[in-house]
Amino acid sequence: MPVTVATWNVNSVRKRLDQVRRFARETAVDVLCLQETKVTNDLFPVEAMTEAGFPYQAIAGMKGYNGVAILSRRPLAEVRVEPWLGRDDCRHVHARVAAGARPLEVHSLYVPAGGDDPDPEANPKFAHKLAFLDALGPFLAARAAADVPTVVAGDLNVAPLETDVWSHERLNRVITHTPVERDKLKDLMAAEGAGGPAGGGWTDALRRFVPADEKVFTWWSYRAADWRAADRGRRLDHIWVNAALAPALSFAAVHDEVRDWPEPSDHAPVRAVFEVP
DNA sequence: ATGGTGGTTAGACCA
Repeated sequence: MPVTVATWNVNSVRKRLDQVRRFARETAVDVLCLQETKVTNDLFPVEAMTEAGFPYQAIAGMKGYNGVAILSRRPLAEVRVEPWLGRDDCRHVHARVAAGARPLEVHSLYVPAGGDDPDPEANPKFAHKLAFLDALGPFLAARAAADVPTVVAGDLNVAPLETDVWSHERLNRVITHTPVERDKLKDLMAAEGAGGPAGGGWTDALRRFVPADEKVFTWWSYRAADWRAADRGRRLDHIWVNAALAPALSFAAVHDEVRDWPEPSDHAPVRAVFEVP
């Protein structure tokens, strides 16, 4: 049975209702992980998303900033919000999705952007980002090795490979592509705990279908007259799959056509398909 | 070297 999971930083779910509806209609996605919903739970557009085909919703939002959600056509269970670093700032929700013989664990994650100055001594936002990535380490390593088939999806705000940015040279000191962040993200992917590699680490779903020497992006700044012509993008949004689920991964792609829709988010959705038993 | 745009929300803050 195919199960489709997508991740999308919508930059305000209320401003993107039409786009979410259209994406749901055109891709028949089963589980949609959102980031930057920018709305408190009591004001979340529950009805609109139900009508879009997602009656099951796990939401964790706050006023004005951040906010994550998991929208699903299938029932959700064991919904949890992770208050990383004690901040409770609505960056991580996860749930179990009913799918085939056994449930799929799905995470919607929004890593701090980190501000502009790549010196963590001078820039507390970047220090927070690095601490956040460190804090995720043991949590993600445990899930990499778990028997539960698991997907980690979200805006990780890091472009780890040289081909994940439009210019590796020019972005070397630009936050999202600095060496320290790239190293931390690669460490998270390797999922090496104290006892060695945990379950072989995470599979980068998109890179199973796009060769590592080929550029691929999921975000393009609003500050470009013609984003596609300039194509100064970065791959900030990721879908990671643990070893228990990796054999079921059958497809992944970036829906960059969505960036061309009217009043778009600056991020495009990433979608992955699994053939679950 | 600088500013360019967008969302939230009412003057900045964040991306």
